[in-house]
Amino acid sequence: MPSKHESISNILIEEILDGRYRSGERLPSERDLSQRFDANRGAVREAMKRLEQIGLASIGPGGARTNPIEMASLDVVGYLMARGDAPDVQLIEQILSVVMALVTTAAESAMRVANDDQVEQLRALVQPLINEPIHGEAHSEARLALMHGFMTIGGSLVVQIISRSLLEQFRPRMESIWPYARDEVDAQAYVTYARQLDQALQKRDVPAVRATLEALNELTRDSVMRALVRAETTQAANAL
Amino acid sequence: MPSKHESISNILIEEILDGRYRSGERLPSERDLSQRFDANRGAVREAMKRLEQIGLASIGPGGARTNPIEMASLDVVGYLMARGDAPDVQLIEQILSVVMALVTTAAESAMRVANDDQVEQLRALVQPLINEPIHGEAHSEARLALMHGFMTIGGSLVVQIISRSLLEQFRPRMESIWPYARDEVDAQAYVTYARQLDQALQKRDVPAVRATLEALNELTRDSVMRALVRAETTQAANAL
DNA sequence: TGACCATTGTGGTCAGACCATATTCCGTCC
DNA sequence: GGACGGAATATGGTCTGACCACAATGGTCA
Repeated sequence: MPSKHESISNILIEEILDGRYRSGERLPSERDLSQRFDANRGAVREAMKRLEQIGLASIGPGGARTNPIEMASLDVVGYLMARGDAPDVQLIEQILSVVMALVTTAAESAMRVANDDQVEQLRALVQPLINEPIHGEAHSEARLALMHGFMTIGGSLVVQIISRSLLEQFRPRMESIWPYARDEVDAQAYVTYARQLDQALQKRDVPAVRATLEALNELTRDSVMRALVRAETTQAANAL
Repeated sequence: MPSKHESISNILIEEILDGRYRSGERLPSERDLSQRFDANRGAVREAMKRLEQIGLASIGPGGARTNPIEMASLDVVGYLMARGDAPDVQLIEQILSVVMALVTTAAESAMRVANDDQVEQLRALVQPLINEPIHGEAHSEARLALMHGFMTIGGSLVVQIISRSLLEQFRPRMESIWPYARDEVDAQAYVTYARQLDQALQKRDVPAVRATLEALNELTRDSVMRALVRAETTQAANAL
């Protein structure tokens, strides 16, 4: 059961994201809102504080005004994704692209700083992708673990934070998609690339690591996107 | 003049970032803090709310506990950078790397979706980097404008938000560095790459765009990092 | 020793109030 | 009629003091 100010802020966020207030327009006053939500002004105030922190509104003397969405914080993507019944395909593609780009840069810096032990750790993380039979969720876990490994050893706090934020908001929305992802992974190609990645790691061949990682990334992105589309069409069919 | 809850949250954030509370440790209660800061509990509460939204603390019934930094939100890097007198070199390098990677991906998608007019817009943004004499701040403005152009046309909201957040926290810390950056830019190489970028844009040659962008990015990063180090040593010398 | 329960502390919410300032509106003056 | 200035109003920021549900704590009892 969400607390009151949470409910309020969720509703307000939803309304702003729905475009019910034009950008720059003044939001209702805290007193009005407290009346509308049958809540104390303090609770409304905390909700507004959340809006401000997310970057959807600027609140100051004279009133609170909405901000254009580009000015918002990274946290909005969670709310953007939670809107509607189906995940927004474009948004998910954007998230995947960003995470993959970050993993690649993390991998490059990881190869620069890693000692032999750490390279072995990374290779160990690649193994499951080579050996185990591919089945949706476990395979995805292995991929995530590998990404996490690169980011940890890469040592960039900024990369870690961004990726974690994005994946945190991404994963729950993917739960409903797993069933459709099963048959969409090109298992053969995946194993091939994973082998190449393993060898590139062993040789500490940075360009090769980067290239194979990018290939793997495109493979996963394509499969996720295909699964998404397939889930959407199936659900649309079921709705009839 | 910052409002009271802002002052309070700033102090608490500073303390957490300084490591004065071990990760997972319970923070003082709102009542204790309100006494310590000679403030109302409501003000303290709003400050705590900020801590929670930044991701530095989890607050719930029974008390508030600190979170490990990796769990924090992207907004912490601003506070991390504001700590101490000199900007953290590693942190700035991480920020630059991320922004550059994102600009590259934005550029790739931009080339995929841009119409002829938009390509011309981008080329127009490259022009200042080719023609004008290079001098620190204006040159940097031109680079930022170009990055912004790629991101806008690229159309990825996620990329835009992350880059804007990072640059927002990055720019003010760089103000003090400009004097040292003047002589650190390899003007000749920069113009050469800019020309190549212009041609690659004209031909819509995606790999070439990406390659030249990466080259430009490395040039900028190196010059910024050199300027940083130089500023640091100079300040250290002045301190004696 | 381990399970159970009352006490205490905590965050969440509420009501009503005061202040400084931004906004708004209206009357005055040009 | 329109521009300007000042008063009335609305708003956010802060404060006081209180109540509730629940988690943490510590002691008691089997």
